[in-house]
Amino acid sequence: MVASTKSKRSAPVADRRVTAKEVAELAGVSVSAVSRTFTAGASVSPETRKKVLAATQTLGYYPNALARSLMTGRTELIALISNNFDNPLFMEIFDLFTRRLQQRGRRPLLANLSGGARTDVALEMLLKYSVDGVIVASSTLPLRFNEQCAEAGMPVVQAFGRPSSSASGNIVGCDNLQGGWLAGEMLRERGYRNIAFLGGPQAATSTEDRLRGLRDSLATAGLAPCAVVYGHSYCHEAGFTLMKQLLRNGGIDAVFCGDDVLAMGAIDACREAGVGVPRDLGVIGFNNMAMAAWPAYDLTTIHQPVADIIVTAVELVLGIIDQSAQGTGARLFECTAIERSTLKLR
Amino acid sequence: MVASTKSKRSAPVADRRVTAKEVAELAGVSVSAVSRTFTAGASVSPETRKKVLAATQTLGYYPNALARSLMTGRTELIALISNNFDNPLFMEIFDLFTRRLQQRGRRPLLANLSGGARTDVALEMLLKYSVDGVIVASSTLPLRFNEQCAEAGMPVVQAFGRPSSSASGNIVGCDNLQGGWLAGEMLRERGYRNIAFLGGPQAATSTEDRLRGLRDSLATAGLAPCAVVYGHSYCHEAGFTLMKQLLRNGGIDAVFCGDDVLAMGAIDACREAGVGVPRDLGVIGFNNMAMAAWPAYDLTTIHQPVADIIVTAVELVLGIIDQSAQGTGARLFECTAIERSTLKLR
DNA sequence: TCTTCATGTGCAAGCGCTTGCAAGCCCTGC
DNA sequence: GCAGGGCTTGCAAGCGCTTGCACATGAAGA
Repeated sequence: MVASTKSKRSAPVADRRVTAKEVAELAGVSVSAVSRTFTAGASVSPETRKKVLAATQTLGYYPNALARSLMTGRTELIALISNNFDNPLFMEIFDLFTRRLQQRGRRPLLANLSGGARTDVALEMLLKYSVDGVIVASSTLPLRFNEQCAEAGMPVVQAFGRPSSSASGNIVGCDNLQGGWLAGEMLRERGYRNIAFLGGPQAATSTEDRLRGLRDSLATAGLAPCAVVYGHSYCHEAGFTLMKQLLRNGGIDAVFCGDDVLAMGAIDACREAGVGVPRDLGVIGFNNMAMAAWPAYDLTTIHQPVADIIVTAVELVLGIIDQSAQGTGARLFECTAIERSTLKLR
Repeated sequence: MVASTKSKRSAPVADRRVTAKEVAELAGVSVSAVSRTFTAGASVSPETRKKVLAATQTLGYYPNALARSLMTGRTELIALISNNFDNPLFMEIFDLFTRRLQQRGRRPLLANLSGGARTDVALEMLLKYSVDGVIVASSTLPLRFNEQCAEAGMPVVQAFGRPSSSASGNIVGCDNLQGGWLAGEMLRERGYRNIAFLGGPQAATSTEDRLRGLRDSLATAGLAPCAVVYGHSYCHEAGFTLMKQLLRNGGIDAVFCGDDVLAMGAIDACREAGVGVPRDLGVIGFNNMAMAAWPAYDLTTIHQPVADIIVTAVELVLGIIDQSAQGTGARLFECTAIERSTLKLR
């Protein structure tokens, strides 16, 4: 039995947590020694360490991360900011992000900026909690947010962003221009001539670049998109509605959708209208999310290397935090074509 | 210009953050006064508050949440634990959870327990960071985890769990028994007699209860499921594979899937096998996730009130934290039937 | 034997905030 | 005019940890 050191005030945190002081007493050393056993690279003799570890075991001690952070200025907290909680792709992103962070001994703090949540409130919370770094996973969030983080001294990297858009920005993403171009090439090769672009939000840099890539590709054959429409977000309903509109207007033989979910909406609209895919209309998506492979759609699409992007973004922000990596730079991954069954063969 | 108080050591945290002391000096009051202006219910005169707020403005001050937590024993951090990052339903769950938390001035800390991540590591991180409460969103996580949280003095509520399973547990979920029963009733009413159950992991209480509900319903007509199969997880691939197996064995006229994603996999397997839904086979799902309404599936399903569950879980854990709510109790929501097109009409 | 030096350890001063306590102030009631 | 009481306010003592510094120790070199 250990004599319990009663605090004057009533226990604030649940069930009176064990402190370094108590461990030190039991181990017969100073609190410094306890602290040093738990800080990598600190100078402790093997015997001391052993005694401390033993006391830690019997008492069930674990260091208080808050108190430590107060001294070190490091919280090991990395914020993930997004406003795209309705796209299934984000399931994959969250999974990869949280796992990688755990693997590197960091903790993910979430901020949901969808549906008109105020960015300044989110920013303040990041500041208050002294997160070590920020990852913004979105191509539709105002750049101002990134800048504000940077101004406040928080390392920030944007995943799924566009390189040139922010002067001070660290960007990791895929080459949307190349991806759009790839889609254009596939469509041209297969003999499609009247190609429509069905994009996400017009303001999203991803949408913009994918369209530009498509344009560049078509231009080499003296072509241009015969219709360009934008959705309010990357969602099924937008794809569905926009496709119906395109079908009403007529005159197209293929559509490049700026996102797989949009493409699925588009395919559903075709089915409803009795338009065969790819018999009457070719459809190609973007992202290659898990659902794209489901037989109900079996969608031909452009693969965006999400895993590479997330891992790189995490490593980059961690690198900036311990100064081993320089800030400011872009890292773009190539997109690849995934052939399935929504485009006719050559 | 404000005279900058240089610290002896080099700035630990990014860019020398403004402290309460500096604000106090500028405002001509004590640090206590500035602290009190930022703590609800503390005694400060309007004039003092005004002076402090003004100084706060010009200096760009925001309180350090870490330091505050160290004193108060509260972090305003709520952990969300899950191991189902591959089910689109969790998109909705994350969205609802993070928004509700933000709305209530709390911060979401994530722990991903999928793919064999160790629960004890996760537990220790929750402890280290002194989270105020924990929400476990899963019906496939070992109960031991909940117990350990509780033992460590962390309020924990399980969302999507089963009431009786843990003696000490706070559970919020849907009535899976009633949901399963409802599915059974619908199937019986429509004249289905040879009904298979296609579930998720056998160990998941949700799967177990939905099956039991089905059994109870069928039993009232002297029936029983003619086949019961389980998937390794709630994923499309499992539904697809299991359905193919069921079709091979033959002899069924309807299948109740323990999850919409499973149902979609099942439908895709039917399509591939040339089995018409609902012409040759009735399919009913569970959850009513957004995708279930997409025309490609247009899935008849049992609606689980996810929003109610999440909001209630959050409120419950917050209630327990400030002692206004009693621990130990279950709150179950009713499921409702959503009629679409994968079951024949009566 | 006496320095010299590397290594380990404890002391004590914080990190930036909260809060019990006591003192100060002003207002009211008699 | 004065006691009593309510509001504010500052002081100072922490919260649980890290870390610079000084000192003790023992090994090694002269």
